[in-house]
Amino acid sequence: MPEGHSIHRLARQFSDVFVGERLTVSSPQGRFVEGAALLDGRALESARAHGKQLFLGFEGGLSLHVHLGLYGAWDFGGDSTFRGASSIGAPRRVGEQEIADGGMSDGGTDDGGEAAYAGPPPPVGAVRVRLASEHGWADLRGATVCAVATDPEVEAVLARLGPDPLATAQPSQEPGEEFARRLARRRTPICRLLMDQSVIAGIGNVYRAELLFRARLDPATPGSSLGRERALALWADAVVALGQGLRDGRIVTTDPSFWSFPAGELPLLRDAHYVYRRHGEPCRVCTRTVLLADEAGRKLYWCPGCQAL
DNA sequence: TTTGGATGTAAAC
DNA sequence: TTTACCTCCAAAC
Repeated sequence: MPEGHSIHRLARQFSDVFVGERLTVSSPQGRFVEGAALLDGRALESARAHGKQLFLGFEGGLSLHVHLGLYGAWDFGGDSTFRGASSIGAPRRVGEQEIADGGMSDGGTDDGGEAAYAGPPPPVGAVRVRLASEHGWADLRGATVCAVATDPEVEAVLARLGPDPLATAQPSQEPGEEFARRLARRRTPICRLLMDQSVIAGIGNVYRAELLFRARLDPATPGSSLGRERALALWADAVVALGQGLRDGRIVTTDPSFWSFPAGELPLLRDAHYVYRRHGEPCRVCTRTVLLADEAGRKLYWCPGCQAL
């Protein structure tokens, strides 16, 4: 699954390419026919993300609310003027980058620049929603939530979410302070609180493990025992880490000094993480064996040497 | 060809 | 705490 950085990339992509355009909305798969009909023919006015939730705001006060869940993804393409043909969402391989190419993608004809755009290609697989503008298209498949929402319904979703490290337009210090307050109230282990979207929105299993390692925090540490300083530091690191993911389209949490690859390039897959999916291997820092445990149904990775209480 | 995960969540027990 | 959702891909038969 796409963690918060992917959803913010999606919001940016929709803003860049589709906001201001009148869209045709359909459901080739057939599971969203009624919702698609409500939105079909309206202009897209906004695209915003909070945590892992995506809201596409159409004229007339209706939004398309999407949560990709574990395996949802959006694919984009269009004619030669379309920017940002790509695939953003559930990666098929660990560490996969979310950009295919920067320009033309197969839109029907392929005999050079003079060919007229024939519209989106026939849908491949189970396309829940297809959005199409004059020059491009976006396909959604596999989402856990795909619904038409009114403004009050959008507000209700936002109201149950904690602060988002990638949210812009928030007062600089306040979101971190809010995160610290939410941690302070709970004796639940920090490894569980980081995955709780009402405590902090946008963290998933990769960032959870990696942020805990970077903070050298024992995953079992109760939220209430972190204290304000460590909570604010954890928030600040989340802002940095997710910010890099937003920029790169890939989760890379290791310091470049750990990359066995020329400077200036993103690291090889195996160099991108400290502990995520590295159980049984030696810790990059202390050489102790990285451990794996089942934590509330999700896999938790940590180093017992670096992350001691 | 079948199986089993995967960067997730909510509903059912 | 477990199951169901729902899609694709890679690894195991």
